[in-house]
Amino acid sequence: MPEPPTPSPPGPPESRRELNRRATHEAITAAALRLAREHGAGGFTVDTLAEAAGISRRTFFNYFPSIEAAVTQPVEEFLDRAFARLYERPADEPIVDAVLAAITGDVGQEEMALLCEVYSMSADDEQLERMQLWIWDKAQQKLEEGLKPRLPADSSELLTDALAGSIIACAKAAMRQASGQTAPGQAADPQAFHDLLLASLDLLRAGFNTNGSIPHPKDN
Amino acid sequence: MPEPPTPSPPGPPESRRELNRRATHEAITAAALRLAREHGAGGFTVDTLAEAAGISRRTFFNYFPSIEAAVTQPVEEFLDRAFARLYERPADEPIVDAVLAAITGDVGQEEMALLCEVYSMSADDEQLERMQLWIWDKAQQKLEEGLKPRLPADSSELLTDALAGSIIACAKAAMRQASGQTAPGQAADPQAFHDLLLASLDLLRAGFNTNGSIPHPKDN
DNA sequence: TGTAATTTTGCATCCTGTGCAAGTTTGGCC
DNA sequence: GGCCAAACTTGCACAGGATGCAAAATTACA
Repeated sequence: MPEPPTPSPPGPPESRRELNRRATHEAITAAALRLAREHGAGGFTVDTLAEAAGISRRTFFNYFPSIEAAVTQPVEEFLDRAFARLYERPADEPIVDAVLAAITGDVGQEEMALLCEVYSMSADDEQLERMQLWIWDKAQQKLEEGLKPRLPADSSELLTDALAGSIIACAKAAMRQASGQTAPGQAADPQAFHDLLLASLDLLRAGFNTNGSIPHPKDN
Repeated sequence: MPEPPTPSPPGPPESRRELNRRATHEAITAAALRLAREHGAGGFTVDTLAEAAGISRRTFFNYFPSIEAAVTQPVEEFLDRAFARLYERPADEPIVDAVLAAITGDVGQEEMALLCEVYSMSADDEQLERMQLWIWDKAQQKLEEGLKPRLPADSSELLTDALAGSIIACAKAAMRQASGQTAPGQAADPQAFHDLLLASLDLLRAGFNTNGSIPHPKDN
């Protein structure tokens, strides 16, 4: 029943099972995205989605625990890839540079647009918003792990935690700005996201100041 | 039917309606907390909770949209108070100091213990975890508003966003450490939380470095 | 005391999410 | 090919979440 997915990336030859699995998986995410665009993330039921994807309601739940999980799937995948890439960066690279490179590594135009779109969808749907917060939080935990080998061995948990959280906060801020700027119709620009992320990480690295301390009202 | 709440703080004399409302509200949160302690946050149904609070299932949903919302109510209230207090701090106080004072302002021993307890409960319950992430995110939005008057007028949204997010990340890190340290039975200490928060905010203010830049693996 | 506003409650209804068992497809082996 | 086992899909059942609605109870106030 399921059509084989269009791009078959290199690697070990996939069995028919893996092929089918990937195909339904993509059918679901595609249908979920389409329906979310049409009716909002909370504007349709699992039955509708299952029918649109050509599977049974029960099968949907074999793949995803909720509609939101299906809609945010691209975000999760992106963040997984991004922070996995951290381990491929040279060990002596400064943390901020490594993170920047890892996150903005291989983001294409369409993926960037998709990420922004899903990000901004959460404005209209609380469930989706919470899901996305959760995904970013999971990413933060991955980042903490990835950061440990790059921090002095005697670093406190507090530092690791606060630093990872701050970096994630910068990434979210950059994503949010990119989403906001994308709304007016112009194509989402990976370069713009890269620049925003770089800018926010620079702010972080400087302790959010340009002249000695976090800006006071009177400081300039 | 509902008992009047124990402490009736000063202010305009409450009508019977307001009194009853407060009473059932507290009855619900108290029952929710008790049940969450006994069975975990996801370990009981709304029917059980409603019965324990002495109300009907339907009435519960007039007060809270979910069990998690009832359990995390103290956290939400705390963060609301905390960031509202930001507006009472002197306008020329450095941001970090103002935030520190606002958050650790009037936290009592019991409240601190409660916050830590709820925080650590989310380890066993995904719904509760997402709820709490959402509450902290709402707090971040409040913080952004409170930050604006304290930042140069020409500050970018990116800066406001990234700074607020980083501060929240520090607060969460401090809360997490406090929760972790509290587990071993010793009473939760507001002072310890204050110190943790101060430490993390100092790290943030210093751009997470002690000697010039975010620490490299070889830097010490 | 009577009337209007507010709250509680039960009921109906739709939807989510999961266990289970029967059916179907795929992989591997003779 | 034919056959068995593993994996996957599907329908069904069921507990529970969440909301609208209208009747009943409570409270406010003139």
